[in-house]
Amino acid sequence: MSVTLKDLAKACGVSVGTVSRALNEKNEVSAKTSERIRKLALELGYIPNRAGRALSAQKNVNFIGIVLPSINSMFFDDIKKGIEIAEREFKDLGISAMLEEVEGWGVDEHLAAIDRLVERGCKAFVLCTVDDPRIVAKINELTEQKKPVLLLNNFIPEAKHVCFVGPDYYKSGTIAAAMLDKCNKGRHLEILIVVGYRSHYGHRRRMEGFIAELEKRKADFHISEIVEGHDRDIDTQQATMRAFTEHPEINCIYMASGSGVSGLGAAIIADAQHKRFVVACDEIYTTRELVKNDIIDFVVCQETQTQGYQAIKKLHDYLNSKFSGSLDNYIVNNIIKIKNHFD
Amino acid sequence: MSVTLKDLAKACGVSVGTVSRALNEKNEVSAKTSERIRKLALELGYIPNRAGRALSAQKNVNFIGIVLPSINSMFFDDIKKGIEIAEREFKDLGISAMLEEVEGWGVDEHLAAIDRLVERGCKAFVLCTVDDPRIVAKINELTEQKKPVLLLNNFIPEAKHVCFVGPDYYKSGTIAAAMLDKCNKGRHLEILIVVGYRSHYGHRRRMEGFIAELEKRKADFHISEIVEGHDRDIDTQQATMRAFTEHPEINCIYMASGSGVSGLGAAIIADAQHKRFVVACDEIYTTRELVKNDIIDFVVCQETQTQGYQAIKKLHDYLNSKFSGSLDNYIVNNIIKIKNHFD
DNA sequence: GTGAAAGCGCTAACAC
DNA sequence: GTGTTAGCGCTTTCAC
Repeated sequence: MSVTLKDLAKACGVSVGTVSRALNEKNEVSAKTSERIRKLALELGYIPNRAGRALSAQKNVNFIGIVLPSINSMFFDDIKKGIEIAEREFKDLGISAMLEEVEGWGVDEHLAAIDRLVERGCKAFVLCTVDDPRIVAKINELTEQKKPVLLLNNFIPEAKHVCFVGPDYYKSGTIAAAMLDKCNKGRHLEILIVVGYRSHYGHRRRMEGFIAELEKRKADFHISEIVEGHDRDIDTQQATMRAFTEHPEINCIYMASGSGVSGLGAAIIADAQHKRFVVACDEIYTTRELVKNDIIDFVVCQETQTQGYQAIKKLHDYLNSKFSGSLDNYIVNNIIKIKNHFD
Repeated sequence: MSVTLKDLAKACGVSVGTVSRALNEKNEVSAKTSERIRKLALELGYIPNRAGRALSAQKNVNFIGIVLPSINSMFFDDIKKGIEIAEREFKDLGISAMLEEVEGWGVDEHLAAIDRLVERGCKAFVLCTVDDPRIVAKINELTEQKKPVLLLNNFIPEAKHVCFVGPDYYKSGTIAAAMLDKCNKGRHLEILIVVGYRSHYGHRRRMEGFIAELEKRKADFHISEIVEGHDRDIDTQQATMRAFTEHPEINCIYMASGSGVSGLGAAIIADAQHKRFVVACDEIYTTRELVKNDIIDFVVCQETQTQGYQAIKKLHDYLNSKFSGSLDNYIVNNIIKIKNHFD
């Protein structure tokens, strides 16, 4: 079979213990031997055996700490489901997850949640958090301490992370635009864009992609207005209704935020005499219902369950690979869903 | 931690060996003790530890035999990729795959391939094969011998299998129709349907779903013709070109087969003065190129890589779970892809 | 800084 | 039919 620690030890003329220590970067091994061992390991194509490792180290469970702003937000339901599946699956390979749920995107709450996870002994982190200097500093501090950080769903450019798992927001926008254009050929598009916050990275990127694609396609369009719904149903409904009264000519809507969609639906239903073409993002229960009832024409989804699953899996891979620098990002697909998908 | 074999043994007042044998259905254990052990295992919630098992049994690798009609068919490229990924991933958990590739759907070839895998000692099977009485008999025979059979991509109702991994063809058809309708509102649709074989289960189901959905939507449509391309480029091109001459009024095309798409593309390019709306199935290199070049409007795909991966993973799960009856089927999504997905 | 050895959960070979 | 035990690959004490 494959080359084992014992093979390596024999080849190097040292004991298995030393090889193990060298490969695990315990710095109890002389730099010289360590170097030699690592080189030989590479040459012989040594790949650690997960089963052996898991079995041996199973009293030293690897705790993965997770922070999600998931309180009162249905968007995270499927992400959590994916995490649970992965946790069950990797349990007997020495992985265990600790979830800290917070409400909203407050920096202090997020920092506190991370600290709690650190205190509880987590060795690796999955963070769905906000792009803020203090958060970035905290993440970089974890990375310094050899505690790998995986960014989930929300990318933070300056934070030193080992991997990003999430969507391509810009592409999501272009796909929404392309579909809108395809379904409304030859028609003038008077568009209302609804976002949570203009400043939100994902929402902004979606808008950019959306508009860029419409221009690229030379669509006959005009953006009537861009309104903010603050990811809340009531705000979204009010803003949308106001836009409808001020711009009755609006004949299509791009909802670039997954949250607040219930409010959008309410506004559309309230103004049912105008038939409008509606494109939304992200699949949550409400969105599904609105699609089923022909309020929303289609949704551009982002494989949320896969994101949760892959986050844990990637860290499991990372923790089990020696010579580990960083991992490939996992960018989920932009999945177009229509009514038929939900039958 | 979790309850182990040793715990169970203690609780039952027998040795670990006996417990292991009882749970593994080696019938060297008295029916009574076996019964008692199994009951207690269930009560205590015993879950076998994959790591321990893999490590112990690693000279007894579980060989999974795979039959794919993949010779000269690009459709299976991604399925094979998924299989390879899974194989790498589950290697150190005691799984190994043996692939028998055949050309086409000949019953004799398929039977021979299965037999070769049996001879080479495979303990479980992934079959992408054809619905034929002799094949069904062979599959049922394997199942009798406690060799689990997983059906991949092509469902065979009467064959006793432990799990099906593949698409929902009917739904694929309804989605194609819905998209066609959505993008051509108010227009009369004069439709050409292209299949590989009318008799092919998947192609037939797609057609049925396609037509049913158009009717349900009260679309203004007419099926000009249904042609067979025998999953080959040349046949497909010739049949399509003939249909174009005989029915110049055709303004949209539903390609219900993934193979032969290159011939379809050639026919469309050759008759470029007619602008037609084209919906295709399955993502292979050629299809991607045709979408990129605006020859095909969109494709309804079926997550082929996932199918390959999940087939192996499901059997790994099965082989590692005691008390194993059968598994849940894994039905992949029908993924709508447009040009933007391939940028 | 390094070697020797115990032990993680499980299976299979060998006793009895 | 059942108990005992070696050993799978690895990490981690405990010696030295």
